[in-house]
This record gives sequence, structure tokens and C-alpha cells, in this order.
Amino acid sequence: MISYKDKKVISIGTVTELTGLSERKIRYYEKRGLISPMRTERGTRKYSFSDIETLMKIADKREEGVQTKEIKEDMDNENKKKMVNIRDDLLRQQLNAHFNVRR
Amino acid sequence: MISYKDKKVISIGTVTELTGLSERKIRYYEKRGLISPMRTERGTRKYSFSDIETLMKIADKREEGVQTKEIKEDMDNENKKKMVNIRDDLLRQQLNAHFNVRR
DNA sequence: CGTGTAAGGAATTCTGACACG
DNA sequence: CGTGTAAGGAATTCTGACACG
Repeated sequence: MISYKDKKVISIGTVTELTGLSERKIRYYEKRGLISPMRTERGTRKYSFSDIETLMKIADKREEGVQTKEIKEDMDNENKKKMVNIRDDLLRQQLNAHFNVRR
Repeated sequence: MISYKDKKVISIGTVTELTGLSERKIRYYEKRGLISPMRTERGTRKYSFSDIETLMKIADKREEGVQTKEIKEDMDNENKKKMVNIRDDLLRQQLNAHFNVRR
């Protein structure tokens, strides 16, 4: 969870090599809200391995002709589901703790 | 094992921020054989998270006054031990497989 | 031995725009 | 809408050297 996967340390040139995407595309997907790299003090973008995985998925969808807007909506929905699951897990945990204490 | 930890994707400027070490020091530790970053086609160095962890350890040792040569020897010895363990584990595995088959 | 620094060149990254469609 | 490209500037990285000790 506190893994290296989400550390934003990779610059765009390397992302280009890792994903096969052009800088132009990568910056464009950012503008459309599909990824959100970090910015250093002087404004250079830094990406995480997570971002790279996301970009690979985006590349696949784009090849299928899916528009960035749709891709974003799908991604947002998946995130929503994940958040709901986390919330439910938490609730369940708290309920369990509550009943265990009372018994 | 095939984790992100060993992927060489971080440029020296970022390593500088992550470790607090100067570029000069980082390059010097490389020359002494303490780390071995990758090189891109045009010669820029790329480091892994492993390299960064190693650099942090080096920084600690250096603060204690330990010389790079000693640090290298210690690191080489640790690696040797690890290799021996891996070999022994493998041998043990093969022995077990052998006897299990014969019984 | 370990590290700082100035030097000059080459490569990187950024933004805004023109282009096509 | 999605992507390419040329443009100009700013920041990055590299190497070899001089310096101190």
C-alpha cells in the first residue's frame, strides 16, 4: 500500500519509452483528466508506475476507438466502486468490533 | 520479485531530491562501484528505487565516517551471503524432491 | 579520499500555436 | 476530437578539470 507504485518520480521521456506513446498524447490525456502527474518546482511532470499502467490501458481503449471522454467516465466509475467497497469494508469492521466488545 | 523496485527509471535530479545527496556524490559512489544505474541511449543515468535505498544506506555509513571501499566490501559480502542462501535453498529443495519421489 | 564548483555542450521539457479533419 | 510539428526558452545532465586536503 505504501509501495513504490504510486511514487511520482518518472519523467515524460521515460514514460514515452515505457508506454510507446508520444509526449503529445501523454500531455493530452492529462488535459482530459485521465492521469494527473506531479509537477516539480520548475514545472516538469513526474509520473508513477500507476500512471504508466493507466496509460497502457488508455492506449488499448484508444486503439479500439474509444474516446477519451468515455474512457474517463469508465475510470471514474471503477474508482467509485472501489471507494464504495472500501467504505463498506470499514463499516463491516466497525460493526464487528462493536458486537465483539458487547459480548 | 518482478516488482517496480528494480526498474531503472529515475533520473539523477529526482534521486537528488529523494536522497538529499548531491549529484557529485551520487556519481562518485557509482565510480566506486557502490551502485550501477542504467544508461539511456544518450548517456543519461536512470536509477531504481533499490538504488535509492542503497544510497540512503551509503549516506548513513558515510556520516559514520566509513570509507566507500569498506562500504563496498560490506555490501559485496552481504550479497555473497544472500547468494549462498539461495543456492542452499535450491539444493534442499532438490534433495526433498529426490527423496519424495523414491519413497 | 571525498566532494565542491565553474565550463561548455548536448538533450529534455514546457507552452501556445498552426494544421488537419 | 485527437494528434503531429516547428519554435524558442528554460532547466537538466554529462564529462573532464581545478581545488582542497
